[in-house]
Amino acid sequence: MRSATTIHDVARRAGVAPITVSRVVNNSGYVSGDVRKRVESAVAEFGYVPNSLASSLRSRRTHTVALIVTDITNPFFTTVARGVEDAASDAGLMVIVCNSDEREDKEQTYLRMLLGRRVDGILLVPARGAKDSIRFIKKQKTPMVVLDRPVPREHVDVVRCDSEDGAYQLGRLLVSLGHKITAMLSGPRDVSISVERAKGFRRAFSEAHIGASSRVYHGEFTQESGYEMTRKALAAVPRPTALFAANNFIALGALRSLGDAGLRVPEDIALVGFDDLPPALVTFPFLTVAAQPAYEMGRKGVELLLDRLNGHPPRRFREVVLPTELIVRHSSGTAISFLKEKVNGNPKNRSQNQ
Amino acid sequence: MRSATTIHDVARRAGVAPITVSRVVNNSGYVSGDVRKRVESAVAEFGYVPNSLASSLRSRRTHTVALIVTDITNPFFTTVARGVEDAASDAGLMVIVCNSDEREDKEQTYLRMLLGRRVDGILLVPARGAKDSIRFIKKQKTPMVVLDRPVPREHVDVVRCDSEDGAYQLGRLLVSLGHKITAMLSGPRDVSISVERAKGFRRAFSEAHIGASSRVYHGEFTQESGYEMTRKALAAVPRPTALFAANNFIALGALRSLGDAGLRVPEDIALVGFDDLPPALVTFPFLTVAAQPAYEMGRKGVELLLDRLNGHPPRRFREVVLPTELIVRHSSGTAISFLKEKVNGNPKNRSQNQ
DNA sequence: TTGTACGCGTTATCAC
DNA sequence: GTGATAACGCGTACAA
Repeated sequence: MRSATTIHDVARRAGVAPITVSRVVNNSGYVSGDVRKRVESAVAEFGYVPNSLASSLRSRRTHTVALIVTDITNPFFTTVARGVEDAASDAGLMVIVCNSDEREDKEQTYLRMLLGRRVDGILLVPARGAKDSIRFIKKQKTPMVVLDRPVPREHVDVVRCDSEDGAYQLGRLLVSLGHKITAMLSGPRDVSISVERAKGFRRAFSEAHIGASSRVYHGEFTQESGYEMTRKALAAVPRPTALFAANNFIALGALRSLGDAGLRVPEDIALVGFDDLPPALVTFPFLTVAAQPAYEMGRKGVELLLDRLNGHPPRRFREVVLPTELIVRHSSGTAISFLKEKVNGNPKNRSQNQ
Repeated sequence: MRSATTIHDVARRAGVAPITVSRVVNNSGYVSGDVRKRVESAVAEFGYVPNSLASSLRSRRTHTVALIVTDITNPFFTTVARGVEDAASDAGLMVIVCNSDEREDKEQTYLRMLLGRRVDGILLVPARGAKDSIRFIKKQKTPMVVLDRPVPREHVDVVRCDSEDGAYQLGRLLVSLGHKITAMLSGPRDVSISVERAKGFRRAFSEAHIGASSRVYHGEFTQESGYEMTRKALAAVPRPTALFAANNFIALGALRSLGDAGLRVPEDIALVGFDDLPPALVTFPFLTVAAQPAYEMGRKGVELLLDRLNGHPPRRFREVVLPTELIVRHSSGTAISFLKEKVNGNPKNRSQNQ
């Protein structure tokens, strides 16, 4: 089969020892100009590409980190991945992205693969319960950072958003617009952010001391699930006057469901959600959302990871909580122009977040 | 630093030789039930994860293929990636996805990394001119398949769509709707599909023997570029009555640009494009497009690659050309209901492709 | 400035 | 059925 040229081939051709080739290729140690030239031309001639398997085996460094997300088709995670990619690239690291599909078994399978490949570190968005996976990784002593979702009672670095507060802000917005009957279209029960967001949303209403009712529907973080949950929510009596979608895909499903039900947004019913959609994908920005700094989350995650990779392990585990940004658009309904100024601050900020 | 348990640790604990552990773990060779049990419990006790670097170094197989695309944020390539992922997964292969950003230098950098890691095969969507990269890969004797874009005069397997025909069909549609002045918003000049699509589009008009004019604008395959090209196209005299966007992002940019210019689609100007958007991202399917079977392209690419990986190298290089599907929606304008039946066939097909 | 010896963790090969 | 030995390709430690 394939038998690529090795450092020995190059060494023989250049009339030197393998280690000298290594020094030239890696710019380590002293090599005279003459020898360097001979080696370089031999490298070029053979198209020699060093075998990083061997190198990693020896050096115990793969210069690779892994990112496991729960839905790679979701622009939110795509953006996280870009943040990870950019930060890792700056540090000379390659990134392997895996998609767990919100399933623990797939997550475990990928973890086995990645740990087998001896990746230098792992960034994990845990599917469902996270404990088994976290313990598994820690048992291999591989540095890790959990992204996006809080993991109570586990000793691990975490970078996440303030879901509770983001949901609270959306709730307050709806309160201020006079809504009393609302419904939340949430993700799986056993995913922490589903719970956090429900909590924050409810707090806004309970604080307001208005006899409001908010029903919570649990499903998946998908458009299909959003569609179905919306159908159920609309069947409730009394019908909610506003919906809160726990993520962007649920919101899109809700939007379509409402359209199919002949309801106009926001005239007939208001809709707010979590996670903004990237400008490239949206023709007419319309949804009022609590936007998470996805790109920053990715970057920050790598930052924490690097501290451990480079032998600066902080003694304590850290939890970085990033703020969400409330972006008020049309889907939340009346009094928009007033609220825009009040809640969102400088109008210039808005244009970046269509 | 980290020092994971090795096959020797497990072997010692189980009172056997390392090779026996290997046999148990990999289900290769005969191992008695008794020994197997002892080994398995030792594996569990240590949480032993075999080092695939060492394994690959010895066996010359990484069970990994690489996919390099030009824009991972584009749903088209996300879908291709899923096709690749699924097919590879079926064959017990892992996939590493890299994003060249349509830049040759990034493509080369990733290629070095991947070849260094001795991936078993490479699926490449070539950025710009593809020749250097293809030769580089072939020099390492790594099996490869080119996706999405034809590469003339290179000896390599290719899986792509019939861009020329897809563009031709869109052109014919516009001809049949009476358009004579059109503009094409295309990608970079040096990307083959840009040229192919322009050719097919023009052919539709030249065949019709109507004194039609179609101007071609070259830019990037991005929403921003689509926006700008549309501005330029609208400034032309006489103004085009229909636009053809060479991919989905260009179409979205055009849509926004037209909106900003106060033009309604399709009442004031028609718009057709290449590549459909996934249902999950689109609330109201609206664009008339030539849809490419992205998922199939990914799967088929892996299929060709596997033939070479598994030692069934076909003697000739193959080129698989997949058909595009014309999906007529509102953005192309009048006479839709008639055309839907005629061009798109069974209405049931449409609902899958919102 | 260059080279030798050895080890990283695993498996191919051959022996028992 | 199981084991000993060597080799995969490279880099560290030390020597010259």
